[in-house]
This record gives sequence, structure tokens and C-alpha cells, in this order.
Amino acid sequence: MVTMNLKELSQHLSLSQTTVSRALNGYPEVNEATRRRVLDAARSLNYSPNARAKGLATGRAFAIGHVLKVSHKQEMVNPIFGDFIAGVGETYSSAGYDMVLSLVEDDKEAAHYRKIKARGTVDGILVSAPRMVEPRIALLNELGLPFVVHGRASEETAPYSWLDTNNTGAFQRATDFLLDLGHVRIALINGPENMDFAHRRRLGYLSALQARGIAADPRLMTSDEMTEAYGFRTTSEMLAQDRAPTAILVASIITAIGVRRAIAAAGLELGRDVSVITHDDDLSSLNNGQEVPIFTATRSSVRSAGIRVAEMLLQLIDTPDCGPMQEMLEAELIIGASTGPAPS
Amino acid sequence: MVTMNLKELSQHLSLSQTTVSRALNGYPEVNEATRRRVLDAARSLNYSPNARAKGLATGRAFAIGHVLKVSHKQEMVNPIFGDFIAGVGETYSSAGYDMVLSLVEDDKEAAHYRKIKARGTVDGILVSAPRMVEPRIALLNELGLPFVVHGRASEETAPYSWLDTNNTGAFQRATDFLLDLGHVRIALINGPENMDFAHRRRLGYLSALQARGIAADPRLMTSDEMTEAYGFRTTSEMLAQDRAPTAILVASIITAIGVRRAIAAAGLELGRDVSVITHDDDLSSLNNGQEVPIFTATRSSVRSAGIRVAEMLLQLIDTPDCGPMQEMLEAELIIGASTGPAPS
DNA sequence: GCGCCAATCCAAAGCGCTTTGGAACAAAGA
DNA sequence: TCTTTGTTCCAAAGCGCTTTGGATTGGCGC
Repeated sequence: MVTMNLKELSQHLSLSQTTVSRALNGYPEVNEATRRRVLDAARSLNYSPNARAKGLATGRAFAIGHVLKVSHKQEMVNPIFGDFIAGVGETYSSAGYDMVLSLVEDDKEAAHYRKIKARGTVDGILVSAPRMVEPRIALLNELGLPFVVHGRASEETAPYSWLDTNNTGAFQRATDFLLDLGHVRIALINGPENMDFAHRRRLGYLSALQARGIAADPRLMTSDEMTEAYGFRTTSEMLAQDRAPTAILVASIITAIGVRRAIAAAGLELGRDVSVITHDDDLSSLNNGQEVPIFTATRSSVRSAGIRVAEMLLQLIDTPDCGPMQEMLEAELIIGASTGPAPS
Repeated sequence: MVTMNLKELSQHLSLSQTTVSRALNGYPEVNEATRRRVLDAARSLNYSPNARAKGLATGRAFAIGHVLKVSHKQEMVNPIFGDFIAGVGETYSSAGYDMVLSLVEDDKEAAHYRKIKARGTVDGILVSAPRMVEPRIALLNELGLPFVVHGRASEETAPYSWLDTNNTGAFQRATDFLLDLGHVRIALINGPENMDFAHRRRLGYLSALQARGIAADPRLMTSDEMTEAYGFRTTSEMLAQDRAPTAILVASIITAIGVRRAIAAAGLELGRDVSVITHDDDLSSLNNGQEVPIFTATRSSVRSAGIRVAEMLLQLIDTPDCGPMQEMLEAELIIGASTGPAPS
């Protein structure tokens, strides 16, 4: 028999289903010897309870939902996605949870979350890539589905649980670092600025400039999907300008690779003619050098963020009234070979 | 009421649960007018059937499982993962399926698949990253859990469903292309060769060399995780050799970026001093140039492979006896700027 | 008016589990 | 001896759905 159920297992043991169930789920009212017998039999006959039946009876799914908008697919095809998923997955699996991914058409987002709630396939939702105004927060609160946001939504006033990196601080610090090196024309090659993290990074950049009385130049600020091609294209354009930047702040290491390619193609040298600082999500397949970092970078592991945010969510599910949990991670500034004093 | 169930819906409509259920599931024995009434009510009250209960009653989960080994995590943190998931997800979502991801410790792999079968959380499994000898195939066949392999397992003799790219052919052709350009010392910077795709690529490379009577040089062949750093490190070492390669075959565009960095660092020029052909999975965040490809490449979209392999799996689930389905995708050879005649 | 056939609907069983409310029994207290 | 208490077990209800088998109705031919 390739699969057995509780009834068969209990018959095999000459016990009632109740007792077997209690033995398996650690209830106290069962003799230790009996419990051991049950556990041994379950293992040796490799019995696992049917999750659907168990879920139906308990109301729990032992699964966490992640929902991705199809238009938003860059979020998924982004290398960051894999590292993030690896992080959360680590937490889930050691807690015995599955992860349920679903894609949804943009205009059906709200309906999809309602459906998830009704279908009962998950115990909670991990919300990622929040925009500045993020309707999912109010919706999930209304539905009473536990959730944690990876990131924040600037325009949201209601309380909610989140884990975020201090993006503003990181980019402010990076900008300061470049200013200290004497750079004045500093470009920002940002991610999509309807994304909250990109918005915050821009704030950090702008406030550092402002603190030194430097006016921001719109021609030095771009915002788009963080691809390699974007880095190349926008850098090439900027370098061709009459007043080209001497330093560039980049939103992602992928984009920074395109930036580097553009700098080389323009016959310039990275770290001498043009300084570059990139945000580095500490991706395993694209790690930023070992002893000598290739890029000076604001580093914040998206993988460990995933581990932590998943822990928060599981805790929120276990003890729903542990209130909104909020945590901020600091990015560290890694000094690499891509920055140097401003050319005179 | 945030969520309603069938009973409430049917009371609301003054119909029996049976009729409502039949109306919703498209059975013929219900009046069209009644059906319309039911569907309208379901939509307006946003009713969705509870998936656990439905699954329990029907034996179907409407979900597909993807299992990743934790040691194997590079598979996940690999940028390819995101594109692949985006592809399969597209198919799943338009068929109304969810995707269930789980991580598993290496030594618990078999037990985990048994548990998945017993728990009944999924209707089928998508097996990815097969090794040359792949125990999962026999196991899943034994369990009677429908599955399709993305890739193949060379040493597996039993029939099973798969979708694969012609890796051997692609690398043979790429090698031929370099040989035609006059290159003789051609290096292979391969992926992990216990992975079946890497093994096959090596075969293609070797057979092209052999056809021209060129002996393979072990010092020109490496195998490792396909990171950027690996490309840099191994290329730097090879270029420092006394008889350095004039051309390099690379397993992934990520690794190729490291290769390019190493070539630049050695003061050489890509496409003139050293030619490079890389395999290109057509990743959205790392697309290989538009009009002018950066790298000459064997291109095969992992995203469309995902779409197709998911379709195959869903079909296999619907009609289990449509037998083992097997499909081969050809990679196209894209000529870019990274190759040129062998330097004399 | 009667019987018959479709068409339409319904009551109830069952999917595999948890959990409530007791039963059975032994040991302890009166 | 009888009640009480605690331990260990069980029968049965219930989770929300599908689906079997049957009931009800209306229309039709005779």
C-alpha cells in the first residue's frame, strides 16, 4: 500500500482513531508506551496525515501564501527573488510549512486575496514589493488574514507588521561618502520609484545633497526596472551629456554590471574616472567579490531578510495578538574598488 | 461576512447545496436560469469554495509541487530560478493551479516525496535540475504521482516525461563555430557536471573537438556552480597559463559576466583576444543586448521552457494515460560581439 | 384522466481528520 | 463496600465540499 490513512493505521494498531490521532499530535491523555507504539508504526508504515482533511478539521493549512502580480513579473524574474525565496523557504521548512505561490492579473488582485482567504489554502501572507500606496494592507487587515510586509508603504497610516531595510539611511550615507570624496555631479540610477524602497532611496540621496546645498539635477536621476540593460543604456546616455556625472549611485548589482559595461565602453575607468556605489542584496550568484569588493556598496542580505520576515509571520500566526511587529535592518557600507576621489 | 460557505450561499438562494454545487461546477442537470442566478450570487457575494473541503471531496488539490533540496540551494538563488518559476507560474495560474514550493534536507528527500503523496497537497510534481542518476524518477513512478522532469537523467532507463533543451547539440554547434573561426585552444567553463545538462554540454563540446581530431585539455575544462565569481576566478587562472585559451565556452550568462571581467582585468579584449560563447537562458533581468547581442550565445529561454513543461504536467494530470511525454527544445546560436577569428 | 419521460431539484453519505463528551477501568479515599 | 478521582481509551459529530440515489414537477401522448 503506497499510502495509508488514519483509520487503517488505527486498525493496524488495534486502537481507535482518536487515540492514534492524539498520540501523533502530542496530546497528554495517552499512555507513553502507547504513544511510542503509534509513532513507531506511523514511521515504519510511513503514514502522514492527509493535509486536506487535517486542514478541514483544524482550520489550518500549514502554508504561507506569496502572491505576485503578473505585470510585476520583473519582481520574480529578478535574481533577488530567488535569494528571498530561499530565505523564507528556510524558515518555513524548518517550521513544517509549505509555501504557496500564485500569480494574479493586475485587475484581479483584490479578488484574488479574497479568494485565498475563502479557499483557506494558507494561514498567512507574505507581502513583498510594496508600493508607496499599498492597497493590499487595508485589504488583508479587512480579511483578517495574518500578513507581514517585506518593506514598507510610506503612505499607509494604519498599523501593520513589516520588516524593512533602512533604504533612506543607506543611500544618504552612500551619497555622503561620494560627497566626501569631492564628487558633486552624482547620478542616481534608481529602481521603479512607485516601489517604496526606491522612493526611500531617492529621499536619502536628495537629503544628502540638500544638506550640502547641492541642487539635484533631474538629468542625473532615472528610474526603471533594474536590469543590466537599463544600467548600460542610462549610463551611456549620462556619460554622453555635456556635464556628465563623476559618480553614480545604482539600485542593484545587476544594474551596476550594466553601468560598469557602459563605463568601459566609453573608454573610462571605473573608480577613477567614474565612481560607482551600488546597492548589493548579497546575492549568492552575484556576490560582490570576496576580500576585495568589486563595487563599493550598501549591502543588505535579502536572504537573511527573508529568513527573518518569515519568522515574524509565523509568530504572528501563532500568536495573532502579538501586535504589529516592525523591524528595521541596517545596510552596511562596503568600501570596494569602484570609488575614488572626484577627478579634478 | 468576510467569507461564506456553500451552505450559506444555498440558503441565500433558497436552493439545495447540491444544486448550487452543480451549478458552480458546470454540471448539465441544472436549469440555465438557475445556474446564472447562482453564478451571479457567488460572484457578488464573492464566494469561493473552500479548497481543503473541495480537495477532500474530489481528491484533487489544484496545486503543483516543486521540491528543492536545501544543499541544492544554488538552484534557487540562481537567477534562472525566477524566470523558470515565472514561466511555470503563468501556465499554472491560467489553469487555476497554485504552486507549492518546499525545501527539503538532502537525506530526507525520499521521505519528503512520500509525505507529499500522503498529504495530498499537490496533484503533480515538477522535477527540476535532474542529475545524471536521478532517484526521484523511480520514486515518483512508484508513488504514482504524476510528474514531468525539466531536463533529463542520462542514466535513467525507465520511461518518464521530460522537456529538455538539446544541450549536447547546442554546445557541439557552439564549439564548431569557434573551431571554424580557427580557434584550437577552447576552454569549457561548465556548470556542475553531476547535473545532467552540464554533462550533456560537455559531451557536445568533446564530440566537436574529437571530430576535428583535437585532444581535450583537462586544464581547459572546469565545472562548478555558475556564479559570476566562478567565471572570473577560473578565467583569470586559465589566462595566466602558459598556453592560454583563445576561446571560452561558458555555461551561463552570469558566469560569462565574470569571464568578461577577468578578460578586461587581464588587459585583453573580448571578441578579439579572447572569444566567448555563453549559454543564454534569456533571462529578463540579464538580457543579452537587443539589436547587437553582447555575447555570442546558445540561447534557449528558460521561461518558455517553464511554460511548456507546466503545460505538459497539467495534461499528464488530466489524462494520466497520455503516456510519457517527451519534448526537445533546440537552442539557437546568436552571433554577437564576443567572438572573432582566432588571433594568429 | 392516466401513465410516462425529461428536467430539475434535494437529502444524505462520504472524503480523512480533529475533538467533544463519555465510558471503562484501576487506584485511592471514605 | 462504595464513592471519588485520574488515567486511558472510544464512538460519534463536525469541518465544507461532491456525488449518489431518489423525489418532485410539468408536459406530452393516449
